[in-house]
Amino acid sequence: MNRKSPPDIASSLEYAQDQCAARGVKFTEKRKQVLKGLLESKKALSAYELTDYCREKYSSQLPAMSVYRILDFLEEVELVHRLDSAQKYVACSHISCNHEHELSQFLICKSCYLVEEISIGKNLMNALRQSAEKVGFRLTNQELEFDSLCGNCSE
Amino acid sequence: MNRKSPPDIASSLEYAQDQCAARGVKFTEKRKQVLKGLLESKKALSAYELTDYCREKYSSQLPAMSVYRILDFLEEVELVHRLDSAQKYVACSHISCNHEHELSQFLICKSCYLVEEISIGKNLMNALRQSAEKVGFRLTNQELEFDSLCGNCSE
DNA sequence: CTAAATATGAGATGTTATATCATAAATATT
DNA sequence: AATATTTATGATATAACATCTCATATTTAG
Repeated sequence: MNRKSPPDIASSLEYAQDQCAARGVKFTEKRKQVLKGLLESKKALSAYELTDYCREKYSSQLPAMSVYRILDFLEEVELVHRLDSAQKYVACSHISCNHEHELSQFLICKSCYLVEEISIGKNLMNALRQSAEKVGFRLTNQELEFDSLCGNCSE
Repeated sequence: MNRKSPPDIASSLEYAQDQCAARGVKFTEKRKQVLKGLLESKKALSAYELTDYCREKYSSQLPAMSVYRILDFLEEVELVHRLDSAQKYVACSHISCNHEHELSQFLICKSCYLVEEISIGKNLMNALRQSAEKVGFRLTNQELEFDSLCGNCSE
């Protein structure tokens, strides 16, 4: 049996709605569709996979350019993360559980693109920052991405 | 004055030559050109930037397809790293100093693509691995990449 | 109600990467 | 040495990811 309560998409979308309202930006129908696509897929998707999703799910015919713009927007308001190493996008996990945003790192299954958002903690992060500073570099992004295999794909 | 001794490209290429010989694979002229391009640039380059380099430097006219194949080859024999997050390639730093290969992490300057190869050490790496295992993921690649700014680009 | 700002559409183009089939060069076999 | 096999490279097409630019629609403000 599945012990994990399934993330409630409807309430995630409500949360997104509220977030946007709080910031004074619009959570339009298109933006909602894109975010919903990511929430439903439960894994990272590329922009073009999202246009496919919208074409199939709605008869939306959302062009790639719009999806990119909308993804930029959703990233801006911290509802979506772009995974640079995979060139894909995921819904922010904190949408589903409604808790405060904290700096997170991403475990990306290289086989199925399931993504787990974790927090490695301040001490580890500081140690990494110091390793960088030792050679004169400054870390600019604490949203680290780790190539991984999820439990299923590991067998 | 520049205190760092400049990496000796000629000896790096010799080292590469030897590595290939030891593995019984060929270090052809084209492969040498590509590696030399990376060594000379001192920063991460895309495959297409490397074709440009070869066209200008030699009148080589190396097609992109060949550059990709050669980069795959050079990665295979551990002379080059692909940086997934930047979609660029760098010469392995151990070529220049001739020491043994150890697992390394990459500090990538997001402004100028200068790359510093460091080792964060086993303890840190283990801590990261454990963070992943806590949620059922297994790290598959310890060559982590960190978005950074180098000393110069930080001002 | 109009003007300004914001959001989306449409098409071209740029960048990174791979698939496929042909050709050239090196190595092995007889 | 002549031929077969393997390895390396060339050439072309196409796919996947991303941005630029200009046009149009929709919303918000004055």
